[in-house]
Amino acid sequence: MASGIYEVAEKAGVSISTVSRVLNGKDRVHPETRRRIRGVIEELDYQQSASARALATSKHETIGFVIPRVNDPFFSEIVRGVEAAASASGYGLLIASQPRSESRGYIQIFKRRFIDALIIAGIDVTEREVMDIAGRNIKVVLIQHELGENIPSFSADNYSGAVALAQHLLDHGRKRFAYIGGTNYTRDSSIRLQALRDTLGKAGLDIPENYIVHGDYLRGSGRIAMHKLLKLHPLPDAVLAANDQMAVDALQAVQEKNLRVPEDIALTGFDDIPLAGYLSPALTTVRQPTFEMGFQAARKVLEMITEAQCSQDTPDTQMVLPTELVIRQSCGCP
Amino acid sequence: MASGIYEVAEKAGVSISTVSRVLNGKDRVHPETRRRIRGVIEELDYQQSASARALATSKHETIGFVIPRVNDPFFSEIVRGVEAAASASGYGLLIASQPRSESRGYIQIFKRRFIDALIIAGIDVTEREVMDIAGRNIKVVLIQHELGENIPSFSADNYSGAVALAQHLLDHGRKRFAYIGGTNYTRDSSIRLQALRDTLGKAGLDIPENYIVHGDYLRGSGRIAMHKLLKLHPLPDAVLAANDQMAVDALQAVQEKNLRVPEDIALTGFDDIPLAGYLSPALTTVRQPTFEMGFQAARKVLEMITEAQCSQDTPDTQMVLPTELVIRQSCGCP
DNA sequence: AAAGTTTGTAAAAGCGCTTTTACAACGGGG
DNA sequence: CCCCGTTGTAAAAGCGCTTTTACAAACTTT
Repeated sequence: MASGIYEVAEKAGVSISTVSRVLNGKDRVHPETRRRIRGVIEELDYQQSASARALATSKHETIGFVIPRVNDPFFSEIVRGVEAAASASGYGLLIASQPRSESRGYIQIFKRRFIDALIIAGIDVTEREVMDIAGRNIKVVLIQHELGENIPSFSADNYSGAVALAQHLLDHGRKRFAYIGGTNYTRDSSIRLQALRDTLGKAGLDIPENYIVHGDYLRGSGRIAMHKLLKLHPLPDAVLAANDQMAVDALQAVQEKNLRVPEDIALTGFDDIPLAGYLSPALTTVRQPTFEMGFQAARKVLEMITEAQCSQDTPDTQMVLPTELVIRQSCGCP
Repeated sequence: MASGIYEVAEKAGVSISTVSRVLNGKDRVHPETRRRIRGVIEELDYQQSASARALATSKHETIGFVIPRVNDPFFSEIVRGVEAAASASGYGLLIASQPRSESRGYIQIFKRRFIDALIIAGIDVTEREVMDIAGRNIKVVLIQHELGENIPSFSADNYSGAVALAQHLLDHGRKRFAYIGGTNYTRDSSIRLQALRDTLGKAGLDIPENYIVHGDYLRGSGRIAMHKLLKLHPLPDAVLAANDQMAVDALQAVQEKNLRVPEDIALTGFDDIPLAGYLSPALTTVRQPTFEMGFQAARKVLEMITEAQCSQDTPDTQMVLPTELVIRQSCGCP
């Protein structure tokens, strides 16, 4: 059986190159011929083969995207941003959601490129890995992770966000701070901790080592972490969690012990996931521009793809998007 | 420049067909030759071109997936299931997240198949549309929607879930029921409403038309809907929302009016999204096997893909997975 | 009216693989 | 020692497109 485009060509009584020209909106086709071919395409409900096209043009109109967890509200909002930008440009989105530990395998697979670009979010890749992919003419941008200047990245201003949070808690007169970190030494988590320390330092305060505990950002881990903190004497009067999910669990842990938030312990999160606003007390947190990061990152790769075609180098971007302190009740505000 | 496989062949001093044979794990290759080629592949860090391979084999090892919203906790959990099954088989996942109204365009695009199969979740497609895609040798399965027998589908048992919910509320002695539906006449929403009506009917009760209002499943719409209900006399004493998100908003609306849940009004949701358990009062709802639906649907398409290769027809599946009543406090239980 | 330009189309050469076919080299049974 | 079945490899024909090249036909110019 003749392949799709041949059928069309035959039925329209032209050669396949003419069909190809109308398919790709090129000129040098007689309007009448064009109309006829369009008709046949319609009639046969002909659809181009994406792979044949990709092979011939080496453009895939697809961008790859790696994240630790699709179903995490923080990341799924980033996905939404990426998807919005991608689909607005007619690009498809090939998603791999893999725990950090396994995501390397996926990155490996992506090298076999079905994709024109790869967005990596929330994964601590190394510069070598990125270069390896980029060397294959796949554009790479990072979200929530930064590497050398030659690799575009989009992150939230974690430091300032954490400073604002710490300062706000300080303004409430809190003195004994504790911190529930993310997976041992994730970049973000350490930045936030550093911000906290710096801010406390300026106020002449300190955060003792045993007031720093670690969860894994996931559901459930905040509870365990908080239980550890609740065994301390004196109890902390302000607990900052590295993300909202852990804060939420921590809140439950506190309430289980019949302590009150914010009266006994002020508690804050990070991210501003939808859940944060629905709790009682509602969670004071730092809003991250998740959708925005995804959207802008996707715009960026799209731009890189098209600019590459004009063989101009884009000035590289290391974008840090602003975060915003979201004051609710868990900090002690009315 | 010679293409990838040529380079490898040349460097190993064999022909490309031999390289291809080792790449595809075929026999008829001398162990020694195989080892040598493997070495060269390693050395050159050669990666096959996915599109060339797809063109030659017409297998893409990619499954398409259409959902209304990636960032919705209900759907993102389905995504997780699909992704888990897909990546376990080395398949990629091409996701399109589009509001119902626009998803048709995406389905259209998927016909140009970069994909071997398409999973459609939470979208009321017609049989014609599905057949149109399936006719292109793209396997299709549906999640949370049912069509003819020849189209496999995976849904949750909405009817039983809603019955259990209604019955439970009846057991609490509630009499004046109200319902907050999803987008006007979504399949799911109507099934749940029907279940509610049937159950009330058996108890000799009824649900008046003006006690049925509609939201759109999205954040915010439950509040508006609940405000409408709160203007009724007499007030309903049990409100069932068609999903948790609307229930959550409804809860806020009730509390804003200084009414109490569950004392004044019992309130229930549907889905059991993570948020449901964190509210106060925690939301009584119906757990849907979201991950499971996604996982099984993906397994099914994968199976269809491989069975098609042996050209055997799979007996088609219309799977209805069980739902589970999750009793918390918003219904009136302690 | 001759020469040059533009316009519409066809033919053919890839894109980077897989797969089929062909065939040489090698062993083993009679 | 000849015939035949194996086994290892190469050559070649696609897969369904895009794109370049070539060229005839139809218009311009002077």
